[in-house]
Amino acid sequence: MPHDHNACPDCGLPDLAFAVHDHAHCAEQVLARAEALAQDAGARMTPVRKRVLEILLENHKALGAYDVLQRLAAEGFGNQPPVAYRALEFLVEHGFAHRIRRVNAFAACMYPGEDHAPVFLICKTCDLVAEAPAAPVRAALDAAAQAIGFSIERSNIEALGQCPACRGAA
Amino acid sequence: MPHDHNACPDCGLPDLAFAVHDHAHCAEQVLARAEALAQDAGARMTPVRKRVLEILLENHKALGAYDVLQRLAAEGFGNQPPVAYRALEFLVEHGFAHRIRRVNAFAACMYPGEDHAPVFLICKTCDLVAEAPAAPVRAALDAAAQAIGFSIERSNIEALGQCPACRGAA
DNA sequence: GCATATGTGTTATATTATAACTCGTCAATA
DNA sequence: TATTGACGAGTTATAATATAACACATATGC
Repeated sequence: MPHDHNACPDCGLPDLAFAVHDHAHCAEQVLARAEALAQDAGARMTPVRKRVLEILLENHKALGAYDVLQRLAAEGFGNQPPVAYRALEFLVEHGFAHRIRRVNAFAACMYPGEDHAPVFLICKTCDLVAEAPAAPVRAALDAAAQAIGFSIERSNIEALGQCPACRGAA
Repeated sequence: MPHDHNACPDCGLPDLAFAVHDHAHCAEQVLARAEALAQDAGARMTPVRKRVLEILLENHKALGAYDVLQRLAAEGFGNQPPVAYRALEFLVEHGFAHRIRRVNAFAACMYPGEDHAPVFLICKTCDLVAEAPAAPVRAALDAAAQAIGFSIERSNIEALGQCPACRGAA
């Protein structure tokens, strides 16, 4: 039985992105899982790719491709857009990162390998992004599609608003 | 009581975008409704704005800002990006059009004035976009957000796939 | 009629994303 | 071991999407 998607896989914290937690620890766990999964899949987690995932994992924010690129360039990797885009594309294809279309940005997947299709809650104040449990939402979406005979291949469900902390501060 | 969101407001056809229907008629109705609503709201449906809505209403596809711009320019309106973007922004703000982020494009709203937050089903084969009934999906999304204390301000729910007709053809 | 707000058009530029080619590395193989 | 072929990374160049800022006209409210 898969564990609760709304909790940290390791420490069990709820609403991972927005809750205070030992982030270094959480990032480390996710990175390790991603590397193991890549290995299993015969995909090569090269230095750039790993570094990009690490960058995304540094916090729970969504970063634009050019933000990532800037970091890479500063660290001696290539400094042209394709370098960042290709690594990000690899991560997304393998489920190690998500593309958040609302903000033209990318965020590390917190539950790699769990074959989920999450909804994203994006705090407009602090920019943090949470992957919320999506099963009921997906079910409703599938039902709506099925009702008119539409077959869904990929979908994105994204919400902009305020996280608990920022709402409290306001 | 509001009528069924999944049916043409006028002719009652289900799954408007994908169903065969008298589109000229459907477009005309929607345009008329939008103009009346703009009037009520004290918003000015100027020639460019009206024309852009007409262009979007010519079919049920999502059009990029530059596609719209090209049409406008050919008809003697301005030919610089802001002309299109501003008209589109106006239409979106007033609920006469929707922005479909997945494809960086805009589509006419088929149910203006009904205060809905629809789900978009985008056929990757024929490019048609349907606004599906969203209430259950929104409810599930709200529940997911509420569970972690996140307050949603705006959200987008978009799915890419195949419409009944294109699936039948394949 | 006058002042103001709003809308249109313009120039210029920012931001996001991809095409196409080159080179190096590594692994499988002859 | 030398060869080849796949893949990845780097580059140049350009495409596609979007906005800032200003000039001018026109509509609206007084």
